Amino acid sequence: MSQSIQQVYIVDDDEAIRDSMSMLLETIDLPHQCFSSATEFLEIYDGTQRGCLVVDIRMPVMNGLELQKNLNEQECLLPIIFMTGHGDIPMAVEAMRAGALDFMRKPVREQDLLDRIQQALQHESGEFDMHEKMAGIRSRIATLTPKEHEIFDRVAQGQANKVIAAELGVSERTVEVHRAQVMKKLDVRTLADLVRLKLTGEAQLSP
Amino acid sequence: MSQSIQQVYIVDDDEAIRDSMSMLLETIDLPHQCFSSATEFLEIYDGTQRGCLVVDIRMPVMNGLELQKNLNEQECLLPIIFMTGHGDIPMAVEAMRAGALDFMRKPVREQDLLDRIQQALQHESGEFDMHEKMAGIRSRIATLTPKEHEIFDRVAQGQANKVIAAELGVSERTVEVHRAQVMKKLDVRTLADLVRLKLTGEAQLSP
DNA sequence: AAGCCCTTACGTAGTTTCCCCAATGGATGG
DNA sequence: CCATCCATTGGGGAAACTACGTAAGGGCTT
Repeated sequence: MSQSIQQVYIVDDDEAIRDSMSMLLETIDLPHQCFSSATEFLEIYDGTQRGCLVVDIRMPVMNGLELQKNLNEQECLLPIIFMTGHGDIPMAVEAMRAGALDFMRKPVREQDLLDRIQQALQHESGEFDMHEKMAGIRSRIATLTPKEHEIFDRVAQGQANKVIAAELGVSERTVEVHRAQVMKKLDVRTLADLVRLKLTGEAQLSP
Repeated sequence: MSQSIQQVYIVDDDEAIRDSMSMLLETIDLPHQCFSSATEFLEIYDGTQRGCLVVDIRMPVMNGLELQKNLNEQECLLPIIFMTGHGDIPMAVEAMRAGALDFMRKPVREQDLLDRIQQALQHESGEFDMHEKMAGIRSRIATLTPKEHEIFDRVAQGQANKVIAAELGVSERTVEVHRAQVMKKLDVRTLADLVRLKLTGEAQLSP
């Protein structure tokens, strides 16, 4: 599933920073891409990107926090590492509350940054896999017809076929047919799998 | 289950701060308790406390971050709001990474602090309920005998009784007996409930 | 010896799964 | 407009799985 490759997306209006960052990442052969503004990154961002962001806080037009907010609204999963020359505590707190992975002051020790980036990539990998899994489950659930979905919910809650049939005012046979169809569409063989699948599909990624 | 009452635990070595905080909380009739050091709080802390902490970062002997670390190791659920006169960004970042709810600079606007405290109490309430629920489930699971636990796992994974019997080298009847005992001990009637209970018991509180 | 755990059997009843079949109604496409 | 697909509904019956009551033997610890 992980067709796309993890990259480090550097967003900083200071060309010198971008260049030095770029060189640093090349020393360890880490794919990366530079952007001179938040908007420039947002233009290419479409939700398919993998990896992490290294973002300067203070930038013209749209600053780092605004970029973060924008991405969060898009349910972006890319971890963000902030870099700042002049950030203050409220800014750092806001960034962290909004899910930033770190908030580092320039100048940054190169090894510290690389460590954080590796950590971010690893974290994103896990989140991405989980997100893929959940998206797959949800898309399979989406193929259920309304009746199938209704029966899916009730079966997963543990209702017996006869109960479902009585409450929906149909024959047990009908419930059986739908139930079997649900199992087939969701590609599960046991009720236990069905319940697990439902719970996984309803789960939330940690905020 | 919520026998104990939520309180605000104030930890600050500055008596003036403690007093003013205490007065502030009295204006809205919020139960609270003051401590002049981290160790003083740790002495009374036994895991039964409910509410939240308002902690000064800079304190002699044990500072706020060390207190947080200590409490985290005890799997303490109390949200922590840090107060600081002289904190720096790395400190704020570390505190937030370690799960702090906020990191506020003194002097703090009273209303801001009260808002955060209310938010913290609400958050703790939810976490506590979830923790209680999970603890209840785990204690019930703990009453299972080894064989029952084994069969519990397999049943929750969707294995049929005959499969379990074959793999364990016992008769189906034996599995049935254990299975019924498991359902009784865990107080569930359907397989769906059993699976849900197992997943809930295995869940982690969001770090 | 008492108590708990693990084990098993017989029989009955209820539930689910899967095979065959078929009819209705709505949507889609030629 | 008709043909076709598909969702929905339903029947019968066989096979498998599960539930439960009753009863009972062996092993283990206290």
